[in-house]
Amino acid sequence: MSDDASSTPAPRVRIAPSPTGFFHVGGARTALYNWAIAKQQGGRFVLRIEDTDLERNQDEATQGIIDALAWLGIHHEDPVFEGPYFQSQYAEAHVAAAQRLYEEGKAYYCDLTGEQIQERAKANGKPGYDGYSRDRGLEPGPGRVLRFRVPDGGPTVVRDVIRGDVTFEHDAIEDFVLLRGNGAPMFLLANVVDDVEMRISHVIRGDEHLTNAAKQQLLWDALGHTPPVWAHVPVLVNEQRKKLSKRRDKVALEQYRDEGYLADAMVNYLMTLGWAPRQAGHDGNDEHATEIVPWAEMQAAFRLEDVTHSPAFFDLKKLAAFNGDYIRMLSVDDFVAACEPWIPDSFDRERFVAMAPHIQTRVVTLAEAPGMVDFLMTDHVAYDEASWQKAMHQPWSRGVLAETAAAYSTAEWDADTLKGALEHVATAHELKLGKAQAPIRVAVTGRSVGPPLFESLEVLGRDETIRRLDLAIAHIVQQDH
RNA sequence: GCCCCCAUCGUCUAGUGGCCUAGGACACCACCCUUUCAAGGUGGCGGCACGGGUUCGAAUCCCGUUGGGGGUGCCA
Repeated sequence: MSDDASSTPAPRVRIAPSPTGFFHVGGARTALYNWAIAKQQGGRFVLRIEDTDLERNQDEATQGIIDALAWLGIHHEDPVFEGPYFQSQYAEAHVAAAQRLYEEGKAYYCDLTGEQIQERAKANGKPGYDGYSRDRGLEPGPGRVLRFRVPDGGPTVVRDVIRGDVTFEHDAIEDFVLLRGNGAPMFLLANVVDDVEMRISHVIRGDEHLTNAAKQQLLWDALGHTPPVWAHVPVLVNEQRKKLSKRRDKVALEQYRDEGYLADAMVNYLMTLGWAPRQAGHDGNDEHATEIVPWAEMQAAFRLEDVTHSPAFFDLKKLAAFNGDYIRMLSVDDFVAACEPWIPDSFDRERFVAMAPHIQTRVVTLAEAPGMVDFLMTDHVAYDEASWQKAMHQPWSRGVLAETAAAYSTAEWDADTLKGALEHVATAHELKLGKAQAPIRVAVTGRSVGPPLFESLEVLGRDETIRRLDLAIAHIVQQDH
């Protein structure tokens, strides 16, 4: 880690979430991009909580952010991790910077109210603030905001690693507010001052900040510092192609975690949403090469230059597919361990473990796992009406049930034998196993679909299996009257 | 309205002037396997928004159109 002159200095990146009480999946993706850069280049990843709104549950919200990051593999204890810092604690520095800009004539006070600004805008036929107080020489005072004096003429060019050079004419940038009427610093100012203070070298964030970048770069310049490397990643959108919103869309990372999505799957999905590892060959035969990729590989291969330019649809179906893949990649032991939080206390552990390999290939999220084998954990079978109708109203249903029950009363109790016995019964009725197993399955599990039947029976045991078979027969008899 | 960004199968993407008869993945469909459902295997459907250039040659470069998106706060 020698920083000789020839090597580029290690990057200092940051994420700056506000303590809203949940972690946005879009924020998770940019966090991951930032983390990959910091890790691969021996840099630092700074967490700064932008808490200027002074929420009350701040500690809780901060812990939530740290937990969410940890879930993604961005660990607080990692030496690359720095923080959390709290923006609110730097208010003095923000105000001091504003003061300096004011004294240097780079900012000025304005006493116009929102309504007045609107009126003037209407009269001008131009929306936005018109710079009315630029040369009025107003002193600071209650209700007066401090505005940044955008330099006259010329453009500001934001050099963005992902987008290229983006040019903003100064005429199109209004004199934005630095300090509110009550003296409190605004986001644009606080954000820049903190970045300067924390020696941030790369600002990697959502595309919705691209316009802010021009204003912020102006601020970096005015404050006498070299602007950071900018990288604006495209936003995540919903099926309507609108930016993912808290109101309409499922955006809370915690929610996915609680529903049983694997962190590895989520990380993989998020990373490759808008980015793909460079393709090695040209034949494209390397299936999965740009899809399911282990973190270590992504971390090493990630390059901001390769991030896509267009918004990406956050596709739950594809996330689910990734999750299924990752679940199947788990060892059975790991799968069981991962299911732990969703397994009710009432469950028989051994039975769950015995069924685990069968559950593993059938489940998309961990949360679904218990429901798959709940019929093994109770002595009450809840019949699904549609399943019952279909399976039990065949002319042969009752006979198959009765003969199977009879055979099972003496059979060797293992899946293979159980299967053989039912096959025997099926043959006698000129039925395929697929047909004949239906009434047995419904009698025992209550449903027409589920994990492999004979393996389930093996776990359930002879007595309970026969009891359920007899119970079903009794039901049929009852319905016939 | 103004400013800015973007544009390859339905979706996520590969592709950086000839390896493209445009590759993969998800989804969908079919078949195989099969004790249901999955998983797995095989195959199929399906795309360079449009119009002009540049070039011997454009998905790739340029311009325009159209269409999406983001931003336009004393929010962050």
